[in-house]
Amino acid sequence: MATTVQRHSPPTSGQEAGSEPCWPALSEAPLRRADAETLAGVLRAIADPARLQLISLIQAARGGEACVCDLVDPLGLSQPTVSHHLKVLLDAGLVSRCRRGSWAYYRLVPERLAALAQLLA
Amino acid sequence: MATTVQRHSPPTSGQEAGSEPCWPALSEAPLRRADAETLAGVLRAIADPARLQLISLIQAARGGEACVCDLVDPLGLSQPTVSHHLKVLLDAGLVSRCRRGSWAYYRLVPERLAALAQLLA
DNA sequence: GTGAGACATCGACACCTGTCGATATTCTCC
DNA sequence: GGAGAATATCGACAGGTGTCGATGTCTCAC
Repeated sequence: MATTVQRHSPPTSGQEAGSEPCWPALSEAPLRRADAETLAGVLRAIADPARLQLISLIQAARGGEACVCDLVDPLGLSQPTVSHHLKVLLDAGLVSRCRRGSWAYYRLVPERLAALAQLLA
Repeated sequence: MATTVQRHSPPTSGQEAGSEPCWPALSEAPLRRADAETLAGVLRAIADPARLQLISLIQAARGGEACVCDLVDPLGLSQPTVSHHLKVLLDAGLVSRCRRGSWAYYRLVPERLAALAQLLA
């Protein structure tokens, strides 16, 4: 397959989705199906034991960030599986990634978690 | 099959699980696997578009309660499916059920939702 | 450039979950 | 007690998801 060159993009600043701090409030009466799907998508991202542990581990890490190799052992899962879970959290906008050299450092996006919390309150 | 008599219990007051208002905080460092599983179980209950809509509909209903027949049409799902989703919410302790006559009225358990919200904050 | 290490992606598999129609259960009312 | 209505349960099916080993893609050090 013709491998396109695909130059590495500059260290991503993370949160592309930072412009939408909150979702339609759960208390605002008849939640539309489309909104419910969006919300459920984000909630499903944290509704997994491994990913909850990842969030906990990242938050507890010094500097508030952790690389994959720091997370594999505490989770007791294989490296590909941990990468997979981190990607799910990344796609949901709950964590941000920052490559430094060979390492990929992940940190939480607190606004995103706060928005989720506010939604349930 | 020998149908045991199974007399109907008095109208359940709901929240058997009311004695445990909150879970291990997500911010309290290394979340144990067992705790993560418990948490994920509750989160998975609300990480579904149909169930989010159910919560929204019940909250918006007059009196803060709704019976199944009020929920089937707005959701656009079959009655068995709606019953299934309500059971999931019930098992997670997020709603309570109260039978009056042939009708089953569901209402939210706000403390449970608040505890979830606090956990993410 | 070459080798080694960190991470991402792929393909495959088992298991879970949402959905439905059919049916059972439980109540009310005559 | 028998008919009818509201709800719960059952069995089956399709689609989604977590997990792994194997492999690809970068980056750094020499």
